[in-house]
Amino acid sequence: MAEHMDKLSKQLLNKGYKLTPQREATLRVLLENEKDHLNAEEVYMLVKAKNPNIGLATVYRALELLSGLHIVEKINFGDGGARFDLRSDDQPHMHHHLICTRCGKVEEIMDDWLLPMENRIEREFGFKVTDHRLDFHGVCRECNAKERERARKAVS
Amino acid sequence: MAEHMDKLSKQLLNKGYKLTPQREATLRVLLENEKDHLNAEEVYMLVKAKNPNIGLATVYRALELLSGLHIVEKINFGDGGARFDLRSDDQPHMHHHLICTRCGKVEEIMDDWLLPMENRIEREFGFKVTDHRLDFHGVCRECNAKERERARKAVS
DNA sequence: CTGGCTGCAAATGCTTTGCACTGCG
DNA sequence: CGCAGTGCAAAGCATTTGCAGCCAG
Repeated sequence: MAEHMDKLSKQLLNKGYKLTPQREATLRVLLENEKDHLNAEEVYMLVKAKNPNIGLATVYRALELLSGLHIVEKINFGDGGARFDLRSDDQPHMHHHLICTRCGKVEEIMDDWLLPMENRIEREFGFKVTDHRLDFHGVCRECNAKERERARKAVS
Repeated sequence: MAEHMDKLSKQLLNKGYKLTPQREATLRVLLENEKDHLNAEEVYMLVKAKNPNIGLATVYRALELLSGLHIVEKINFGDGGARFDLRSDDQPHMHHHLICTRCGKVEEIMDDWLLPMENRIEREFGFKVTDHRLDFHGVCRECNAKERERARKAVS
């Protein structure tokens, strides 16, 4: 984790940006909540808890900066309000999401299924893919179970 | 096209909504610009051209209604501002997009590659997929060509 | 002292809401 | 009448921008 933080800092520095306490705090929050798909407001709250003087605009600016450097990815599920994910560099692309339309939970799944598709797109359309984004909407295991439960009761 | 309009109207009526002139005009605009990924403002402009008294809010309300009925799909590329696509019912799911990061052009490509993946997700995660969304970001054929051209000149 | 970075407040831009009005059943 | 649907203006919300101040090099 600490090493991860180190590596991220260096990425910033290499591009000529300073690692300010605010940016470090923002990165740290993203790192500590890697699985949570935080939105800007949530990142702000968490950063503010450690660093009460920070302004919301600064968090936005940090997130935009990091997103431009492809250190975090900015995602947009249907709700207004973007969400931010740390982007681990052992994944060449974004990871994919299972979004439950019942309970709103977002699960992550892994990559690599799409590489053949990317090759095909390049061949057929002359389109050189640099990134992709794949989301599935549906009903998660838990909500499925609840649904079946409800159906069972309705019968009895 | 006219039959298509008919079918869409019936979908509205069947759900208990009226086919008002405003809603019809909105549908017609979407139908006539099926390939264009219009945003709300653009739909509004086009509807207003035929129907000058309509209000922006009404267009938003129509689009939201149609989107709720899955007659149109509301998509969100990275730019602020949702875009709207008519959803043809011979495609069970959304179609996919090739988004050029150079010129912003959006191409559509067809579906059906993902069905095996959906099956796998249901087996492995217990997640019943009802819909998916797949976008590729990259550089389109034209921008690729321009880029190569530029590189060639730089050498000479 | 210079330029990057910050906080604050104001501005922006898309979208939604409140409300009074209208027309159809 | 009752109620869905409408237009207009105002509100709402996430995000961006302007600007003065600050700090490291």
